[in-house]
Amino acid sequence: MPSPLLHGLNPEQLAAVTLPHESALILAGAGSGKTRVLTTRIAHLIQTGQASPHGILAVTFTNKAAKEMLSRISAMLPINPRGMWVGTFHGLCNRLLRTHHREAGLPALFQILDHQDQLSAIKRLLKSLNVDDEKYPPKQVQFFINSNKDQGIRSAKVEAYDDYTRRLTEFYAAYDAQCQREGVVDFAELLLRTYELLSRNELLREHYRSRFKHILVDEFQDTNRLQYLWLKLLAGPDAAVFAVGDDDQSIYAFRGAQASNMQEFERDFHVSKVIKLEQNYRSHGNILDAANALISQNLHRLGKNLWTSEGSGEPIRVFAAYSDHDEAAFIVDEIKALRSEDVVLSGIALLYRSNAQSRILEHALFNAGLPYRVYGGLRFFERQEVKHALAYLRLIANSGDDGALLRVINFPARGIGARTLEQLQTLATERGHTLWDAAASGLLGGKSGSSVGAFLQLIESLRAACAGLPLSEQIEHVLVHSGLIAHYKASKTEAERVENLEELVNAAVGFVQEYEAEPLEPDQAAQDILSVFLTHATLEAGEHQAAVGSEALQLMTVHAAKGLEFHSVFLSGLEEGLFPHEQSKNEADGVEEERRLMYVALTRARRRLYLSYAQSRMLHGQVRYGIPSRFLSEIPPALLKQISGAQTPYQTETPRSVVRNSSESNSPWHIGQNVAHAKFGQGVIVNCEGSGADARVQVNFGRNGVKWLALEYAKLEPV
DNA sequence: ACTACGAGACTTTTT
DNA sequence: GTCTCGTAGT
Repeated sequence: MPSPLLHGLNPEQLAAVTLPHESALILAGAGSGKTRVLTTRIAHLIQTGQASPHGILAVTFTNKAAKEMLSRISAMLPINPRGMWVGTFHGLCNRLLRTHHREAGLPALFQILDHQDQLSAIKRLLKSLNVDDEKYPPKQVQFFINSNKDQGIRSAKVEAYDDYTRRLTEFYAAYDAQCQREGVVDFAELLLRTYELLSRNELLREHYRSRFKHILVDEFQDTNRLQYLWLKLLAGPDAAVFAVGDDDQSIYAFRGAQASNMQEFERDFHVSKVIKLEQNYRSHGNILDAANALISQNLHRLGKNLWTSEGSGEPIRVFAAYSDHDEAAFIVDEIKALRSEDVVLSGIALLYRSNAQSRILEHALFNAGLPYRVYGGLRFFERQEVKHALAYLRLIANSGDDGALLRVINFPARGIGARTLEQLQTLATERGHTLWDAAASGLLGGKSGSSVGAFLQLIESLRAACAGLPLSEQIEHVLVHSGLIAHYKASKTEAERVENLEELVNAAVGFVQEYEAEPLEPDQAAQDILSVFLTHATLEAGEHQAAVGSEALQLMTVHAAKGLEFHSVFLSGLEEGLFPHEQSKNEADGVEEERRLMYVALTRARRRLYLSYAQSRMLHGQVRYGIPSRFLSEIPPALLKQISGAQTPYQTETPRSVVRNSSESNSPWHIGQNVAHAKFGQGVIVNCEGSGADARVQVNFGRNGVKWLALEYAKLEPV
């Protein structure tokens, strides 16, 4: 009796969903219904009584994917999915470590370092060791530490055959000691700690092994060595691991992902058959043929060919531009044409290899008055003002957090200078104390001693005042009494930061609502809300990926586009050196990874695909002349349609004409004038002050708020 | 303690 | 071209 759950699945999907209790590898091509298979499998296991929600563990890489999975499952089944563990590797490890912090050797309120925090911790460490950071750049030390952790290698196990590596290994050991002293863990540490906890502690390991008989892994090709070991450890002998991935879409090798884990998985988990999902429900035939042809150039593939039951559709359009400006102008024109064919703007994506390429596109779109959204850049919880606020909160939660202390001990300025900090550092290092303890020891005499003392008192009083308050009021209190808000309010140029701090309070309100709406498992319930919020801020700093909704063009890197689809895709900058990127050519398998990236880009398009390149391009402040990307020649010419040549420059609306417009009349700026700004969009001038180089205008940007802008810098355009 | 200027970098990025 | 970082100068 087929269940309605299984309705509409193709034979391969059905086979995957209904596989018996054994480990399986699902090779899921782009657009082949991967998420559907994964979620239907879970629902099916529960519905048929093969598993209870309690026995299911589903692992993803992003919070977005985890949320998506949960919401799809709850849509399929009338059960509360909360017994299931669905989350990211990091989120799940965090949960385990919070529950078993004692066994893991961590304080209850351990804090998590993001990438930035980690780097500043390393800089601080190197400074305290008097290391020449010319010889040992902090970023390189960070890379060394992380790549070892990602392979599950502790400093004691690093094989160092030369002095340089030996030195790096010393830093690795010292860094771990510093983190331990301060009660903080970095991202890789979350995983490594959990791994070590479970391998060391048989009782816990058996507990979780007997609980999770069904482990499902999304984007398996993106797992690194440690994540693979982690899965192997957690999966007991009678667990079934359902691994879904696509080796052709492995584009994160540069951060440790090993698609070879798929082959290893086949062996280690005795996978009897690999199921391939090759029917594509997204793109027309020509696009898939192009993608197949391209990716077939890669050696070492598991092998897979996408097909569709739809027609071949339109040819892929190729445009050879004279210059980068031309390329942008061409794209703008085509977008206008698409719009007149009723293609919605949000269904059009402009993809590029590197972020720097967005600027010229933005400029052209802006001048053409086309709304667009750029993905990437700083996320909310990464902004400096937000980080400052969080640092106060972290100090309240854990006074041993030296990184947090250093961030705010003199921000806003309270007369604690470099001199004082140096003394404090020395004192702490001598005694093996945290900075807080060193400061509290009273051994710092004189004026610096008293100003440091005042800071400690401030934190103590914040901590006391916050005890028992609702989270958002705690944050408000801290913002006011730390002087942060006042500091930013006093500044003319940083009004936006005040808004972000206010937004932080709102975020807390929203967070608490969600948190309280969701009934908790006992292992989580006891936690302090502040600590949970701080963890949330680090583990979910917000995604870079597109959110549907706003009626605007979507601009992003190819990496950020993974997993998404669009009616029309423009892929620009297809030049040797840009795509494939110059630096990839020196790396082992670098070009193959670039080709997979190209494959990902092609398979984002449903109906129409544009590929373009420019003969000349401004790069690093110089004009460069490039040749077309090799990837273009790897697509069968029969699938391509060349649009115009590059002999004559494409007609462009040069920015100069716009500038001239505004300077022709004597005072183009007046109250009531409609203007547009690159970041804030369209607005209207509501106030003016000053003249010449000091002239400022106040502009109401509607949803983006009211801002004061210096005319000299803001590059406003009249509308 | 804050600002200003110059040097140098500069793929991709989630947690 | 543009951003970040570090140092020197006020």
